[in-house]
Amino acid sequence: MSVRTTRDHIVESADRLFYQQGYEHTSFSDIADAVRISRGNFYYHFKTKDEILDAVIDARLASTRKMLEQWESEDKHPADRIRSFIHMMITNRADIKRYGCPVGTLCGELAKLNHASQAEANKLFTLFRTWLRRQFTLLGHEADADALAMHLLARSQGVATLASAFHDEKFIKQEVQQMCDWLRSCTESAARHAHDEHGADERVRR
Amino acid sequence: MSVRTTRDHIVESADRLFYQQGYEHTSFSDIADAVRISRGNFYYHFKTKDEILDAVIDARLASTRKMLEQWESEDKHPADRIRSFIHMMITNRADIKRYGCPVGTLCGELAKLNHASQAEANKLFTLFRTWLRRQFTLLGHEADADALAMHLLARSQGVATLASAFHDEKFIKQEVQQMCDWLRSCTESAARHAHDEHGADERVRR
DNA sequence: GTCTATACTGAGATAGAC
DNA sequence: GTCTATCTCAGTATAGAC
Repeated sequence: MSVRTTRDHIVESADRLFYQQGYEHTSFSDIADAVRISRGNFYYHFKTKDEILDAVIDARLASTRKMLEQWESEDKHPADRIRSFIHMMITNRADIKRYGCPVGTLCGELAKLNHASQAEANKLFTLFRTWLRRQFTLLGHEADADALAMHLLARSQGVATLASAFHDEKFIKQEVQQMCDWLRSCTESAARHAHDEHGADERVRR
Repeated sequence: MSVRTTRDHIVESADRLFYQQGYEHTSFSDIADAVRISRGNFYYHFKTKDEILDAVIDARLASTRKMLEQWESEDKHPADRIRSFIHMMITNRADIKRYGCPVGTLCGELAKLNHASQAEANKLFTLFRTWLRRQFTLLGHEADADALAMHLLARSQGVATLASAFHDEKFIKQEVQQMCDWLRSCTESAARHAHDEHGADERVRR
C-alpha cells in the first residue's frame, strides 16, 4: 500500500482544520503545529495556502467518490442507497453538531471570500447531486430525478445548519426519520406510476 | 425621527459587508472605506471589531423583530403569516443566490471561529423559531409546533445553501412552491384533527 | 467628532544552512 | 526533506493634533 508521506499528513490535518476552524481562520502555524513540522518546511510541499486548499478539495472529492461507489456496490436497491446517504447524517452527527456539514460550510465560506477554488469545491455538491439523481432515476423518477436529488440535498444541508446552530443532535434524528418517510412515499408513487403504465409489471427490482 | 449618525452608518455598512464578505474577511479598512471615514475615527465609535459585530447583531435582531411583528399585524391568519416567511426567500432571492442566508452564514462562521458572540447570533434563529412555533400552534398544531417550525427553518436554510452553491434562483422558486404545498397539507391535517375532536367546529378562524 | 501618524501583531512567504 | 532566520504586508489598535 501507499506510504503516508508528509504531504499526506499536511493535507489530512489541513482538511480537518479547515472543517473545524474554517479555511481563512486556519493559519500555516496551525497546520504546522498539527503535523509537527516547522512552518518553513511547509513550503517545500506547497507554495501557497491556496495550493493546500486545492489538495484538500481533491482529497475530499476522491474520498466522496469512493464512498458513493461503496454505497452503490453494497446496496443493490436504489432506495437503500439513498438511505445510506441519509443515514450519513446519523453517523456524522457529533461532527455536524459542532461544525456543520463539511461541504456546505466550505462552499459557503469560499463564496464569501470569492475564492478562485469555489467552482472546485462546488463539485463536491455536484458529486452528490449526480449520484442521487441517478438513484432516483433508477427508482422510476426519470422526469423529476434532479429535483428530488436537489430537494434531498437541501434538506440535509438545512438540518446540518440548524443542528449546528442549536447544538441539537436529536433534531438530526427527527429529520432523518422524516426524510426516510419522504423517501418511502417517493418509492411508492414511483411504483404506482409504473403500475399504471405497465399493469402489474414492477419496474424497480429488489 | 432619529438622525442617522456616523455610528449608524458604520453599523449599516458593516452589516452589509459582513453578509457579503464574511465577518473575519471584512477589515476595518473595508468598513472605513464604505462609510468614507478614516480608520482612526473608527475607534471613537467602536473600540474593537467584536463590538461592531455585537452592534450588527443587535441591529439585525431589532429589524427581524420588526419584520415579524409586521407580518403578524398584516396577516390575520397564521397560515398567511407563515407564507410571508416562506415568501421572504423569493423577495431576497438575488442576495441569497450570491451570499446565502444572512443568518445561517453568520452563525456558521461564528461557530467555526468559536466566537464569543455565537450565542447572540443564534438568537436570530431563535427569533424565527419562536415566531413560527407560535403560528403553528395557532394553526392547531400544539403538540408538534416546534418540530414544524424547525422543519421549515431547516428547509429554508438548505434552499439558501444550495441556491448559493449552484447560483440557482429557479431552485428557490421550486422549493418555495413545495414548502407552500407542505404548509397547505399541514393546515388541512390540523383542520381534520380539529374536526375529529370538536365536530364541525372550526378551531382556526379566518 | 474627525483626522494623521504610528505602534504592534500575526499572517503568508522566502532564503539558505543542515 | 527539514530546519531557522528573516522579510513583507495587512490588520487591529492607540495617541494625540485639529
